[in-house]
Amino acid sequence: MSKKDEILRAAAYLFATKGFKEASMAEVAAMTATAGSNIFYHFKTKEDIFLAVLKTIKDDMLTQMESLLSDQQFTCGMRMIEHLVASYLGMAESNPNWFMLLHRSYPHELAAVNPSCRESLAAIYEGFIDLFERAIRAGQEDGSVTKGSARKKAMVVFAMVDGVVRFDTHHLYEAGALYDELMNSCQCMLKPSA
Amino acid sequence: MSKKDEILRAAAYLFATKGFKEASMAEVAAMTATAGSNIFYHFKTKEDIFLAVLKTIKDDMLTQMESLLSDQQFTCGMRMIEHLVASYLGMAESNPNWFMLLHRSYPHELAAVNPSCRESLAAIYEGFIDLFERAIRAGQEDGSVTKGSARKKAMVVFAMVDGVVRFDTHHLYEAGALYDELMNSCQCMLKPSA
DNA sequence: CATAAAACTGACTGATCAATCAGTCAAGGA
DNA sequence: TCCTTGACTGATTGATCAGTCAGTTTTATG
Repeated sequence: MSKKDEILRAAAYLFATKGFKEASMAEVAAMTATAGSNIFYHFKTKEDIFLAVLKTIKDDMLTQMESLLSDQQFTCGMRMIEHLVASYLGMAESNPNWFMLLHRSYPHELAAVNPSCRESLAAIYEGFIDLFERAIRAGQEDGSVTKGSARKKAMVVFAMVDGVVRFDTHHLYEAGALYDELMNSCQCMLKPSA
Repeated sequence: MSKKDEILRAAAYLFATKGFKEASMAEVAAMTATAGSNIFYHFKTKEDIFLAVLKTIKDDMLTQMESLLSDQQFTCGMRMIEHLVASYLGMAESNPNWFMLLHRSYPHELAAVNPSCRESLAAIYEGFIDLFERAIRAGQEDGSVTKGSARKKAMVVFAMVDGVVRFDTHHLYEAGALYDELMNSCQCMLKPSA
């Protein structure tokens, strides 16, 4: 792995666990066993590093998202949705730093003034919501999901699932303990009303 | 209003809109038309100000929460839940700074090492979740809500509602536009399955 | 009015940290 | 061997900012 990638990895970890302002370049330098000044040979500014980190997270997430619905067959749309919810929780468990970073305010505030940041963030959120929306539409066609705006339903489901993940991020409650309840709620709110 | 309260108000605004590290005491001083040093006559450290801010928010929130279920009669538990969801959205709309502050990572990270912060945060979250839990229990008794762990159901509902509020905070989507869908999802996931 | 306490101020300090820069070092090609 | 180029470094700078302190002003009280 190149030094540049090492720096990115270290910065990703520190930005996620400590926050943008709280993480110092000196720490990144220490973690990568390099001089602080070398970081600015590879990157122009601290913010540039953050943008690069966010972009790699976005790329990695999109790659994982792609395989979520394409890898297998589903008996109906509802099964797709269950799979997505489980996958989201799984992704959050195996990549906690991604979600710690996304659950911080900094990226959202930077997005308001920085197009590159805005694009990465939007791609991630739209990616997930699109997945849920696709699954809901499929379910509406095969009759396993109730009618209504698929987009809005997708957003509410996403809000719920991400809300539970956030309980984990903020150490309020273990997400796994809510798994069954979450999945059940998801089914109830989407299934046709008998 | 005393200078001390003015400082608290200004700090509350800045901590909410900019974040703890990003808000400087010089700004607080400017907003309250006082010298920077005077702030440290009223408070020992910046962190103390944050704790005081969080405590007043907690107190104000708990006061509002108390009146939520006691002010009126409900025909059934499900109506209570609907009322709580609507009230939560209303509270977020009329006090956006409260939720901006709570949706930041800083308070949760400080809570890990500071008992006062931990108490305030826990009181707020437990307060809300207790309200939902009470409503769900009431609904389970009168038959308007399905059986199962009231606590877990309350947490999932809270995660969903707060997740939607967060869309607002982070400028991802207007919460009001999801109101109907949110309320409907809430009803579907809690009502007995026919 | 006198006086003490409370409120407030301006100048300063020490620490932190992103960013710069002039220069060193190592690898590879001619 | 020399030279070029990219990777890397140490020393430094300038800005920011929480917090201090010695001293002044305001307010309340007897």
